[in-house]
Amino acid sequence: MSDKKRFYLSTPIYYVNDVPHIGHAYTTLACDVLARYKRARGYEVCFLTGTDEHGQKVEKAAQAKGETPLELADRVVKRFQSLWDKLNISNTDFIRTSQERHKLAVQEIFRNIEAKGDIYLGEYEDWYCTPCETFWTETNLLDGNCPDCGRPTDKLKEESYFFRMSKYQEQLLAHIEANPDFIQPKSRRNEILSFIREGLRDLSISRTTFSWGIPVPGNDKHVIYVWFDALTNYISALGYPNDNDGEFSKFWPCDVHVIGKDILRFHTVYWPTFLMAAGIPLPEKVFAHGWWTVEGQKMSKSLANVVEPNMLIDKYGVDAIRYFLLREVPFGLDGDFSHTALVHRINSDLANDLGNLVSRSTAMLNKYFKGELTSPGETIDIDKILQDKFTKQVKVVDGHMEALAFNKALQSIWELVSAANKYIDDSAPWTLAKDDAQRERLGSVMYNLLEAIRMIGLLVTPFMPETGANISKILGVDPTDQHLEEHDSWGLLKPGTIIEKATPLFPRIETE
RNA sequence: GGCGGUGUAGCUCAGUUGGUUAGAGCAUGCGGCUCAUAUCCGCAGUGUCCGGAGUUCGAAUCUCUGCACCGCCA
Repeated sequence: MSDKKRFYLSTPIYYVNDVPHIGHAYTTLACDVLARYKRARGYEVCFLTGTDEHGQKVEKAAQAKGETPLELADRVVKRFQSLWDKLNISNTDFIRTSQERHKLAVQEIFRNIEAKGDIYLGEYEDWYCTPCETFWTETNLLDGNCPDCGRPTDKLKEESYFFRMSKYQEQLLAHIEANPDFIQPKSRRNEILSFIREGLRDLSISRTTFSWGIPVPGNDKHVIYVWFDALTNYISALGYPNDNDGEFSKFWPCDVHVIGKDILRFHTVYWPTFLMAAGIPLPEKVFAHGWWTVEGQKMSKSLANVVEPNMLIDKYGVDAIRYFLLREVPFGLDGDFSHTALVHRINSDLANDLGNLVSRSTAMLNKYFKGELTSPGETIDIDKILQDKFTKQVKVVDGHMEALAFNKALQSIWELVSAANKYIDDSAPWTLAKDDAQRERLGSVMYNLLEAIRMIGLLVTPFMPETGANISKILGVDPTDQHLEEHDSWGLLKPGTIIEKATPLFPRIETE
């Protein structure tokens, strides 16, 4: 073990029965920003995303289209991957549950737990809808009928393997109580605590009604149940049960599983108890974010209001979308996606505040110094205040990033944008420019201003990689080297640098 | 039905262990600058802090109760 800092974070694996929408993009984007931030802070990052491909729904959907489940999955996987490219997602691996490495891991963990006596063969009894080939619990039925198709259901028994989840109730409870940050946000933690206190039952972890899945070791009649299969991706991607390349011992336990609030229970009850049974350490943290409504309405296929991320990116630009999604809503709460809110954010925050700051600053440098940065002279009070503000704010942003409070981090960065704009007003370069005796002072002001922009660019890079690179290019700084550790102190721009007048970073969106 | 949460400016929210004139951003109004993508900066508001009762010298903050909304479970 070297002492290099490491960070492992994951998105859920997305089910290939659905095509990518704003919700998928949101989760993945949040992870990407965190991953980029951690890298900028000197961490070696493992950033995992992927797809969940097994199960009855996929099997049936494929059948309906006259293709194999794997062919269907291949098709949908491409759509996810091309969206991630387009969104500038920097994942370091992409796991598919249909891959051999995953199958090995799932069967191994199954065998492992079974050998310890925590998996047993029993009978699963529930209400079965024959046309849908789906089991329903009594409480899910609508007047005794299938909630999907409305047809009558029958009580059926099926042989099934069970995981002795009940055995781990107290251990899990103790873990959550001893680790207040294990489940975030807090409101979700409370929900899970009360869920566990009501009592955990053993969990059915195999099915015999379909075959598109991973067979139970030693009993091919059974396919391993979707969540037992899917959750294991977080370690199968690291090579579990092997550690030949050292990935598993290097990155496990995971620092954070970022998920949507709909799959909280699977990640904070099922997954930890599986791991306990297998004798594997638990992840450090599970963070459940909220959902997006669209123009005030719940997203649904029937309303046809599902937001298509590719279209948004084409229309507004990738960085604008990245900015909006993480700035508009506190991570963990629900939010609303509306066209007017998006345009408002783009125009006021990106075009007016940040974009215009860069425009006016580079324009002045060109007007007064033909674009050449001069050495700063004497530092006066307002310079010092500006510098202190920036130096302190870097730490504030860091705190927010640690807490996954992306909106607060951006808010804090924008306080710097405001401070820089205010600095221009306070120092009034256009007045200084009229007096030859103030030439040196004018040069200092310009230097401080451009330096402020450099720092802003640095902080903004994990959120908006293209914009960060643009700002670097404008300032003549190496855009590929954005390490915060080496660059987050004041005064690193080189005097003598020629900086051209920048074209607008973000064009205003004119509304009628 | 059980458990938990929320209700503060037009909107979105912050309000630490109860303590002076209740805050921020956006929106609104007014003023200033002119370097800039008609951008930027400053100032100003407005609040029965959901209703009611109680504890206290003092409550948005604690207790009880009513109403409304939300989440999880059944």
